[in-house]
Amino acid sequence: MSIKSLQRTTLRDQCLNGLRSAITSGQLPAGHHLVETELSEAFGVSRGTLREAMRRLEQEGLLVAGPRGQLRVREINEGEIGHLYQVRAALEVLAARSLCQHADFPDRLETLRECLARLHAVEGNLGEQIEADLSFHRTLCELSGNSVLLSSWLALEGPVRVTIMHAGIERALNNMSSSRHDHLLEVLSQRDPAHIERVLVEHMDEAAQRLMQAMETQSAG
Amino acid sequence: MSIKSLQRTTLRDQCLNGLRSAITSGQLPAGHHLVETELSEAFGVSRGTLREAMRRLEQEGLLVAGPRGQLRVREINEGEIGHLYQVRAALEVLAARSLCQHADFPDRLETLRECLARLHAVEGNLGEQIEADLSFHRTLCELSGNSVLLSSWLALEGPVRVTIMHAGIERALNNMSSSRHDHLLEVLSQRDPAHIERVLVEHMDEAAQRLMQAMETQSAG
DNA sequence: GCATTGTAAACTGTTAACAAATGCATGCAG
DNA sequence: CTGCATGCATTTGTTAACAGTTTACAATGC
Repeated sequence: MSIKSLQRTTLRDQCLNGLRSAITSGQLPAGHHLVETELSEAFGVSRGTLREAMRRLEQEGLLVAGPRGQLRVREINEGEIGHLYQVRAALEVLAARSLCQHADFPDRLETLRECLARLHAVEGNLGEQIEADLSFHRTLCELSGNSVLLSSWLALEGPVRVTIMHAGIERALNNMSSSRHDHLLEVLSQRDPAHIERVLVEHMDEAAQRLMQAMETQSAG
Repeated sequence: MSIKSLQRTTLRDQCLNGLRSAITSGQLPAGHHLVETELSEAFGVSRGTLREAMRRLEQEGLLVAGPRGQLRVREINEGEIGHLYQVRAALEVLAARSLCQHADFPDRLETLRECLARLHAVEGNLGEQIEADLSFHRTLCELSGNSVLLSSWLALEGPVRVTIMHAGIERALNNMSSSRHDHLLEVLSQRDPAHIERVLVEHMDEAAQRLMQAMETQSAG
């Protein structure tokens, strides 16, 4: 019999995860004012516990503080989308570069191939496709072996998810086609840093462009 | 008579700043266990207020949580120093690239020149030199106009400061000579992205190497 | 009507107290 | 002396309550 080390989960962390998924799933729309008393009651915890969770989300960039400390769900404007994806590109290029330098490059590439397979498998399922896409890119950062790089990327994941929700899932999905990622992995497997950089930057630029266009047509309609 | 809108400062933010400077100044050594009751008493605030500040420092990467939620000042090992400076390099390269694309490039360069002048002015003063060095690089990110880039860089600033303190101020100062930054700015002024990238990456690699050596000799001695 | 002043409701900032868990020390039995 | 159990001290998790501020709205006076 296998004894799983059972994890003690604090209420604070449960609030954190609950709130995060509520925000990144669009359940709490951008700009929405989070009232502590409402939320603490909804989660069934005290305000103090909830506030600690909110402080973290604030720093994660999912919440922004108003004049009197009121926290609202962050709104992402077009300019920030561009910035966001430029930084993502820079980080993932570094990840890819680092990956190339590892002795067991082929093994690590194999892990990425599995992520890609999953992306293929869930094609069409809205929610799953987002997860698989982000998972692919997150795995790239993990495989780099650079822990600082990974945590920097993770700090971007929240805002990225908010952007996707804000721009509309259907539109965002265009960025997550498995074919685009097939290309990415193919280039990656050539282990040519300069080439990878070019393609990755292009990949991110395209993604940002589409998301920005989605938001334009949204506000226009 | 002029009435200035007076700024309200919360105890939480004061704790945050106080704790952060205590850590980054080395007053609280790496690995030190922070006891909530001690600190709250020292600051003269309640535990709840202090805890909110600590949650932010935790996410800033200045504190790490132990098994039972005990928070300790983060210890940075050699490997992480390398990772840290690789990510810094990637971000600052992006900043420099963005800078080059701005129409008012010369104006922004001038701001950087002022930062450099300050670095020259405080040469020899330990504490001031660290501030001036970080200020130079931070300004580079600000001038990029990319807010996401800036906040990613700021998330790295804490750990960088801890590293500097951990490696020893005197050793770290070798990285902050004004001459090295003279060179950086000179290359920057040529507005050649590829060249800048090469020099910036080299700049960061050297810095990381020295800090890592400093830690080696430290642990050996 | 319009401006000003009370007034109440809604929230956040902050605190103090209670509960649970962990680690340590004391003391006892073998 | 070893091993173990018990109780105590320490520390974090969590809660409820209090205090101060802002906002909206009604009341008052001109």
